[in-house]
Amino acid sequence: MAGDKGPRRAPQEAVRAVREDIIRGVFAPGERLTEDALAARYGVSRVPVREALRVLEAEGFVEAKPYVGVFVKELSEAEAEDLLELRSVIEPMCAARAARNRTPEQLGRLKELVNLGWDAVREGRLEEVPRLNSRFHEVIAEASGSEVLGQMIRQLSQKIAWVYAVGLTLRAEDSWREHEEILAALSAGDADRASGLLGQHILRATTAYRRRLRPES
Amino acid sequence: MAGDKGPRRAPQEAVRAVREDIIRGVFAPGERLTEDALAARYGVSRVPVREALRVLEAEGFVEAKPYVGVFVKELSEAEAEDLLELRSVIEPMCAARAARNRTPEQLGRLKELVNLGWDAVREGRLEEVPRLNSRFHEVIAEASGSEVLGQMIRQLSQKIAWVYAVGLTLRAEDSWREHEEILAALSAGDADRASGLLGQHILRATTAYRRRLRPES
DNA sequence: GGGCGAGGGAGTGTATACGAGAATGGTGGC
DNA sequence: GCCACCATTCTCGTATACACTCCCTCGCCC
Repeated sequence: MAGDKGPRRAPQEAVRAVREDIIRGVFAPGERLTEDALAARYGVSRVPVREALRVLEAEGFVEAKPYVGVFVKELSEAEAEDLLELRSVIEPMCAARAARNRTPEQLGRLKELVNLGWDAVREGRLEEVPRLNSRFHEVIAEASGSEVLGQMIRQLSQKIAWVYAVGLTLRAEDSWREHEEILAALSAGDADRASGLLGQHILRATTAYRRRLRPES
Repeated sequence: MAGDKGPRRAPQEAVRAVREDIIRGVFAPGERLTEDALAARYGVSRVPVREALRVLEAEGFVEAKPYVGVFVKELSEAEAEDLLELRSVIEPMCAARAARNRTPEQLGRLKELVNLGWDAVREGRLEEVPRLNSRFHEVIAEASGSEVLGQMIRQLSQKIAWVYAVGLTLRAEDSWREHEEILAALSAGDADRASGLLGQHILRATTAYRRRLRPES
């Protein structure tokens, strides 16, 4: 339910590690990932690596060509738009439920993330922002109490973090101010307000993203 | 890019096979799936089976407990509702794009699916309906031209087929009549109409599903 | 000199083998 | 008769080894 605290297997770790590295840009889009290299990098055999790569393929981060290898996917601008639009309809739905179902522990984690986010922005550690951003939205998804919604948002959120990380992170200050307001609404249990704020939040993020891509418009 | 016609590996085949079997009810919710049994069933080693199970876990069809095994997930009524609600917002978005981007080849496949669906309904082969239903919506997702949307809808659609298949399939006649109308709108390239029809379609499906669960309401 | 085909190297795909952990049954004690 | 503890057994988790495919290069022929 919350964080799987159980004994994690190597593949699960590998999935997290490789995904993080893809999002952080360690592995560039289009780059080929060889199983041997990854196995050596994480100190395990090829078998767990293969399983991890299959999961990442299912999640849409890499593409596997039979007998050739796996390649980091290249996100087109259109796909980035789709991700943002998709999130813009799913997240408000999610926020409304989170306002009703969130636990105090989850509120605590959100508060911590908001603090971490502010610190990162203030101190100029912009490379950490996409990850924190992603986690903020993931916790909201978790707080909705719906496993299905949570899984969807989780994947979306990670990919969006990737999209943003490919470029630079701007709009960071405004974004975390908005996160703070959302947290307040969730804390108060105000479903309508939480849903509305999240809708605006996503809309602004989308607009900012578009402006970055096409500054002339 | 439509159907991967290339040389499929065993894991990919296994994913399809196991998922189909889960949806068809061959493997009941909560049932334990042992790797050996699946390996024997499909005539391969445990390695491809493991990879397939990891993918299915990522897709949310099974749950894996370390050193214990994988179990078919049990869909709660709330999760079924979430799936339907999720689809109700995503599909219309998808249909609007499909009306603009669909190719003649895709229209042909949709037409074929509508025919197959009608036949199945008329001849009482209701066990085939969820699968055809699922594929109809998957082709629409593909026709939208967005890989991201396609992947999302694909997963959603398969899970919804599962939800429906757990009980019986009713509303089949109306459903396929509506599919026919949607096809007409797509064929005409009318985005608004396609989007609206698909919204109604999902709404009715949701209502029917709820009525089946709580006949008294 | 250019095009074509065979051979070698690299890397994936799969099977087999062995070690680790958990569920289960039996046995002893209370 | 019931409960706790231990050994057995079943299954998963991982490593190692081998077969198959693809790609690139070198040599041959036109």
